[in-house]
Amino acid sequence: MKGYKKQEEKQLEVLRHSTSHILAQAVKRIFPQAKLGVGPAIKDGFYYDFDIDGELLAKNLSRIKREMEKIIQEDIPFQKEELSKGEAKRLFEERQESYKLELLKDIEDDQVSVYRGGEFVDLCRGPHVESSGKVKHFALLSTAGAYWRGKEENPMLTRIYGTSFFTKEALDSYLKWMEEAKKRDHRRLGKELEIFGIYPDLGSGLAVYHPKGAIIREVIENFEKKEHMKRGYELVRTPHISRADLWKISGHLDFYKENMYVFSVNGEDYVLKPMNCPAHIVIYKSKQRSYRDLPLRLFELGTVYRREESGVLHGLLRLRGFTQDDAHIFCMPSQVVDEVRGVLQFSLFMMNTFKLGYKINLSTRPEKSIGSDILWEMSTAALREALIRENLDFDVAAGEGAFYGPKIDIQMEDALSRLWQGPTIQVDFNLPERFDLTYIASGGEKERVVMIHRVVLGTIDRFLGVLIEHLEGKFPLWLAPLQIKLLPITDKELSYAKGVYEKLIKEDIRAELDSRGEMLSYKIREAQLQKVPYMLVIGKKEKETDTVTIRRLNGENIKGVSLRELIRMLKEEISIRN
RNA sequence: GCCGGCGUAGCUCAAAGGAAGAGCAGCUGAUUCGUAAUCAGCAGGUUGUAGGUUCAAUUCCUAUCGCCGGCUCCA
Repeated sequence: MKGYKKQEEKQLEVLRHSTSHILAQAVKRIFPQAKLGVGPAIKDGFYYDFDIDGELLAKNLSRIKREMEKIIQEDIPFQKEELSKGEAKRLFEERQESYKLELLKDIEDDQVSVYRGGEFVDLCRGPHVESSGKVKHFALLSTAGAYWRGKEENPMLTRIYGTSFFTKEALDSYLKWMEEAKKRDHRRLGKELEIFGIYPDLGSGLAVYHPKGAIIREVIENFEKKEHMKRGYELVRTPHISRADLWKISGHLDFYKENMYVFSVNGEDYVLKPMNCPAHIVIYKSKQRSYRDLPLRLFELGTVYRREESGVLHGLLRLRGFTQDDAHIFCMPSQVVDEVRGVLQFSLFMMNTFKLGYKINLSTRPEKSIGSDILWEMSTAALREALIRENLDFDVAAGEGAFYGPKIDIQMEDALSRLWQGPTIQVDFNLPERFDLTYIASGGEKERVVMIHRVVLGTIDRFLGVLIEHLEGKFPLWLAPLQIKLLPITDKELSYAKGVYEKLIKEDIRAELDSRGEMLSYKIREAQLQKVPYMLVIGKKEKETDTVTIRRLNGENIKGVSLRELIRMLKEEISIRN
């Protein structure tokens, strides 16, 4: 079954790659001056990069699409040709495809392949579908600027994104899915549901939480604090600014400066913290530590600020100021495996609590890194062992570790199928060195402590953004900012409804009474749009029988519920966090 | 930061070189109506900001700020 699926994915990739060639052919027909970049198949489609005025391409997308349809009509076969590198070089020189020549330079084989389709030739490993006529159901989606080979110092090309499927149904359902994803956009829902806002007057990349959002955060943060304390973490608090000297020792002023807000007061330099570790280290260093104190787990909901490039900001998912659920575990080398296992269990507990999927990566030593081989090997082995002992599937991301140590990344998948950094666990032998962090071992000698950096939700802000998209704004009862809305049908039930409301409030249920003189259906519509998990319909019948009618978001009704039963139900649902 | 697009009322959007418009939200009043929009009235804008072209600019030009799509998937 798995093999079959892979096979189908491969075929789709071939189709999409072929579609990208047809796109390139169409663009060359219309704009012969355009130079070809690259045009691979990607996760949900394909793209092709062109060196041409971006405006020109963007304005002619429908014309390009029509030309593509023509090429498909012509049913031009894709013909593979094997050439020597020299021959290929001559071919692309003749065609003045300078980018292709650059690619050619980097190919080590002497033999390369090109695909020809009528007048169009492209350097390509293939494979392709037999002919352009096999491509039927495609769409051009957007244009974008993209640096040649993704590097800022290179010229910017214009990229056209598109997708292609074997059937019309598949294409339609993909386009529908894109629409659906747009509806879940946390920025849109955040505004509609009055959860958060990002306002130019305040600064870009800086979020404010409106009352509803502040409640959600409060619930998540309290939950997190309790879960940390259960697991032997100690809560700390550290200031937002600190002396620059601290960041000099940590190395951040050398390695991370362009992302930091640094300022000077009376000739003394200060840093707005981009991370919490140095401050936690100061706490560790405040007294002599014994092996008996270890592991020491310091936890803080630490708000940090990083100067991100303006173009990468994206709602709550990418901010300049955000709060991490950050902890640093100071331990002996022999404790690393167990500590990492503990963090893994904790992280997955969190993912399960919020019903999110995840993928685990073990990131190993990058090219640019510091520290001895032995330390790298030991810590990578420790992470690996922890993963294996926890019986977890993981991929190895070679060379993706931090410059000071290997890490485990757990990625959460959101509604748009984007993977976002969630929990991370990093072993660090650099900072203990730089700050000379030691403990007194059982034999009385000073030993170097090991530090583990870890976050379990990552950043609360981003996590909330992902959660909004994941849930489509329909928060489960325990998280819902407004848990229940009381809807009296007429004024005659108002005082009865008020009594119910007051009892709910007394039980710490987040309730609101809609006492306006509107029709029931209007009140229901509004509560639906606000995605309030429970509504109480209170009319003549309810008043007479001293009950309420519950209406759930999905339209389901439960009639004749006593107040006591209602409170029991709500409390039960809140406590199991369902 | 870079490429492209977009900035009109709180929100969603229309118009357009010659008096800026609608729906929803808001406010006032009426309605008391049992499961996703009751009716009427009122108010709401230096068209992001600053320059320029023009008899005339919200529309055209320049700059600036902000937002959106992308810039890792390397034949």
